[in-house]
Amino acid sequence: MKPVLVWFRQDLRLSDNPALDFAVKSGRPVICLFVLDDQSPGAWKWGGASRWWLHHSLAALDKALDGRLVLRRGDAAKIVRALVKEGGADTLVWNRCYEPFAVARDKSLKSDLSADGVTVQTFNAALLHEPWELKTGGGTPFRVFTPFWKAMRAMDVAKPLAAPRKLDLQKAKSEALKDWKLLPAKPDWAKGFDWTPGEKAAHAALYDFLDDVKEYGRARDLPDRDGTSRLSPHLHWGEISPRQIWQAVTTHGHSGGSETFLKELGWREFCTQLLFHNPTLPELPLDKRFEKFQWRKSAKDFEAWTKGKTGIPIVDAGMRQLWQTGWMHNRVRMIVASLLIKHLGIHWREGQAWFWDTLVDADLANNSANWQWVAGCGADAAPFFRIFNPVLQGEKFDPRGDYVRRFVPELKAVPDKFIHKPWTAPQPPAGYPAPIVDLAQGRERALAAFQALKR
DNA sequence: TGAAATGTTGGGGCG
DNA sequence: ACGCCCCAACATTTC
Repeated sequence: MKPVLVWFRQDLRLSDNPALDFAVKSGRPVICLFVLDDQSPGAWKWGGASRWWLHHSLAALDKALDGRLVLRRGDAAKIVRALVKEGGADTLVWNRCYEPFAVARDKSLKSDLSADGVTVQTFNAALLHEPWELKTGGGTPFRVFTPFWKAMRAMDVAKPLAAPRKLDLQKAKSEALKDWKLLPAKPDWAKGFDWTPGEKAAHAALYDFLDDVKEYGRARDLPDRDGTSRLSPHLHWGEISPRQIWQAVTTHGHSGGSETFLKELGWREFCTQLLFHNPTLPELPLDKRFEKFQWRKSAKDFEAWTKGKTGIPIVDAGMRQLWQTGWMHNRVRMIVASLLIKHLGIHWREGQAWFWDTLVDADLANNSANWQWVAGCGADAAPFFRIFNPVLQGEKFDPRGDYVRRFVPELKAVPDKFIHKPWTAPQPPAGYPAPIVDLAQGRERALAAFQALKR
C-alpha cells in the first residue's frame, strides 16, 4: 500500500487536523513531515522567539507521533517532492497557509506534483472561514472590520475533528532537531520564557482561560492581570485550532466577555484575509499617501525603545516584558507602537521587524496589519492623529503601577502618584533615564509631519 | 482599541 | 434677592 505524505506546517497538532485526518482515514500508512525552510523566495525567515517556540513544539509533536516525525531542512518544495519519491507516496496532503509566498510556493508545487500523477489535497485548518469566503455586497474583500465581523458572526463554524485514534506511521530518514539550533545558546535570552509549547499545553491554556472569559471585557485591558487568553502563539503554530476555541467558548455559556473574545478571533481572520488580498501588506502602506511620509531615522532612539530604556515607564515595562518573556500584553503593544511611530517618528516597519524577531506569537498577517493599524496607514486603521499618551494610558490601565514595577525594578520605590511620570517626582529615581522624548513635543512633531503629508 | 482644546452649563461664593 | 465670577463637570470639536 502506497503511503500518504502529510506535510505539517503551521498545524502542529493531531486533533482537528483535516489533512492528517484525511490521510489516516485513507487506511494507508502515513509519513509525517516538517520542513524548516529558510530559503524560499519571499519567505519571512522565522525570528528568534519563533524558532524557540518551534523547537519545543516540534519536539511535542514528534513525541505525539511516537518519534516518527520526519524533519528536513532546505527548500520546502524540493524536499517535499524528494520525499514523495523516496517514500513511494502517491498522495500528498497539507493544511493551507495564507502568506503570499506560501500560497505561491504551494500552488506551483501542487501543479508540478499533479502533473507527475501525485494526488494533492489541501485543507483548511487555520481559519474559521477561508479568506475568499467573506465578501462585501459589492463582491470585494472587506476593508472595514465591523461589517466583516457582522458577516463573519452570522456564519456557521464547522465542528472540530477528533484526533485519529490509531496511527500507522511510516518511518523515513530524519534530521535531528537539535542540529537545527533553533534554541538560543549564548546568551540564552529565552531563559525567562514562561511558556509550554505543544498541543497539550494549548488545550490546557484554553481551559484555564474559559474560567476567566466572563471577565475578559474588562480584564483584558489591564496588563498586570492575567486576563487575556495567551493563546496567540499556540494559534500561530496551529497547536490548537480556531474551531476548537470557538466551540469551547460558545458552548461554555454566553457573556459579554465571550463575545468580546470571539471578536478577537474575528480580528485574526480579518488580518489574515487582509494579507491574503494585499500581498504587500508587510512592506508597503495600504494607504498610498503614506509612501511619501518622512520617517525619522534614529538608531539611538530605536535602540532605547528596543531595550526598554526610553524613560517612559509603561513603554519600558512593555519592551522588557517582550524581551524577557517573548510576549507583550496587547494593550501595551498599542502603547509602545504608538510611541515609536508617533512620538519618535520612526517607521512602523522597524517596529514590525523587532516584534517579528522577539514575539513568540509573531505572525506575518497579524503583525503587519496591526502595525499599519497603529500607524494609521492600514485598512480601517486608527487615524494618524490618534496618539496615545503613555502617561495617561499607564494611569488608566495600570493605576497602581504594579505592571511597571514588575518589569522596571528601578522604579520600585517610586510612589504610585509618580509611577507613570517619575521625572516629575520630587526625587527622580536613580538609575532610570529621563524620557528620551518630551511627550508634548513628540506629539506636536507627529501632528506636524502628518499635516505635511496631507498637503 | 485617544487626547487636548474649546465650548457649555450650573452650582456656589460673594459683594 | 441679584448679578457676577469662578470653576468643576460635562459635551463638542479638533488634531
